[in-house]
Amino acid sequence: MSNDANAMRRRNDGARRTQSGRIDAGPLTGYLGYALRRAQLAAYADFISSLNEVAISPGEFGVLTIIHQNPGLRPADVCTALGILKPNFVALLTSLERRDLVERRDSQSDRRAYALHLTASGRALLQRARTLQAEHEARLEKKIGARGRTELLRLLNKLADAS
Amino acid sequence: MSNDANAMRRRNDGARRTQSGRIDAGPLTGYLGYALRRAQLAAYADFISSLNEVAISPGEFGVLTIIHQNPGLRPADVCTALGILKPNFVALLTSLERRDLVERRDSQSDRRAYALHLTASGRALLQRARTLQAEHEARLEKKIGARGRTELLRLLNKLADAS
DNA sequence: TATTGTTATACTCTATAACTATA
DNA sequence: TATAGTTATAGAGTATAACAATA
Repeated sequence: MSNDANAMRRRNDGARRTQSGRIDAGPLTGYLGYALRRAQLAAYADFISSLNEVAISPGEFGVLTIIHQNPGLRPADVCTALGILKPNFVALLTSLERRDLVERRDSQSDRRAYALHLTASGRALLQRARTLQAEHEARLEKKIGARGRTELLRLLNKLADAS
Repeated sequence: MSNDANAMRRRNDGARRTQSGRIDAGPLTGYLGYALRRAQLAAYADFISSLNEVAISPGEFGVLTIIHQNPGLRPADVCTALGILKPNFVALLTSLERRDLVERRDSQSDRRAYALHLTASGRALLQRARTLQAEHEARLEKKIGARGRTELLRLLNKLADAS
């Protein structure tokens, strides 16, 4: 009898589930980490397609924004602010400089360091990127409402900040 | 005069900002995408350290969970459910099988496919992993409250679902 | 001694093309 | 023809060690 039960269970090998199309995610959908990952992937995908015209990644957008907000910032400071490791920032910065969006000026106060500034075309591109970002943001807000967005931002920042 | 202004601006090259320690993130903190990424990284870091004892990554936890919930599932179904690409699932599954957590049985209904099942030790490990996950979840909930967690889950799932 | 920018390197994730054996 | 599992491969993203110049 136990043998029959095992045999039946063994025969239920998932082929039928494929046709039915429904797979039970179990408790997964109730976990914050899983929900955060899915929402973040969806948001990033929308961001990337939204900013396709300016060909700026989320990371590059962050770098341009923070340099625009703090002209003269050094690479090490950008890395600290955005959680980028210094070795990984070199290629990113070089790419932005090659595209004539960012400029490395010599620092007056520390001959080891650079002072980062947006170029004129860097500022122009950032302005356009911000417009596209606002459209992206509006698309997300449409899904959860203005109040939902405010509440979501509050909760996310609480999660991210401090231990 | 314009020259003097430019010279002064150029001298403000960021060295002072380093000592002050404060860097203006600008509008970044008000963007959903930025907040989502920071929260997700924080949550994943906590998850990984929480499940250090069982040495299970978030992705592996999802795979074990979904196989446990749908015994006999085929790899292709797991991939569809979790958004994993089939070629990337091969190594992940092989690793779980080498650790004797998952078993690939031959499918009765389709000789191309496998029927995936947790082994006894796979089930035992998943049980322990769930306990650790619950502790992790509680740690996150402590930051935003029980009601905050419920609301956050609701908003995140709304963001992730459908267009 | 410590820090800045850098190179080299490696490991994980993710993505695409193409093969084989079945369906 | 299409699909399941697989291989090979390539590209991002992220991580550490170590170096020269400078503080």
